[in-house]
Amino acid sequence: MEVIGGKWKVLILWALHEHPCRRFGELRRLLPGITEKVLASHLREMEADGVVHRVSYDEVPPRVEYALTEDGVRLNDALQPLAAWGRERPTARGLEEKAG
Amino acid sequence: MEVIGGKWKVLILWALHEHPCRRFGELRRLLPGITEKVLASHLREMEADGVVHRVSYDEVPPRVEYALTEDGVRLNDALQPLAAWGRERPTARGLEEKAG
DNA sequence: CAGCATCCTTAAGGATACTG
DNA sequence: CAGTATCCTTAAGGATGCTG
Repeated sequence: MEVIGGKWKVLILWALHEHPCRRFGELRRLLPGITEKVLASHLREMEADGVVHRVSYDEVPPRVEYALTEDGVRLNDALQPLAAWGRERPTARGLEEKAG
Repeated sequence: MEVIGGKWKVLILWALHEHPCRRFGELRRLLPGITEKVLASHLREMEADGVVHRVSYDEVPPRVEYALTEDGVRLNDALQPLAAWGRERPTARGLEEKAG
């Protein structure tokens, strides 16, 4: 739970799974509403947790790419049943209000 | 994620799965460190989310029993792959510090 | 472009006391 | 026994601005 505890962690995981080697700016655009700070800190935590692999190219302009590690891919897989559970539910409580 | 978002939600789910028809006091004892307020509010949210079923017996002394709904059981099942993932990991970051 | 520093808001969770 | 009420702490997340 700690590993996926952040507000955006599973979304990052998902985005990275859909397309490996995402760049920071791309990820930002993929996650409407996230701030650089939050994206950066989540990415760092996920790297420390061993689910995200970070590759920094020593160029100008700077380029950094992120991808899931094998463990990250496994985590994503392990999350699928949960995602399926959420998808098939008739949306209880006030959750749909936020979804719009 | 909203449904399992609370700090103790999955633990409650787990306790309820191990033994249906738990009582409030039992749950409290099963979850060392939880306060009445948090247990009560989590239970209420989980009831609103349709994963927990609450039965109140009109007796003296008061008796209330909690159990998982079918959807709650399915949620617990959907969480198993995630639990397995967490179990097989070599405990990255500082997670073991909290576990003691 | 990729990120860090700083400040601020807010809501989850905790402590304690009280009630039918 | 099974909660409710109130107050408080803390840390996640957000806004904004700056840097190599």
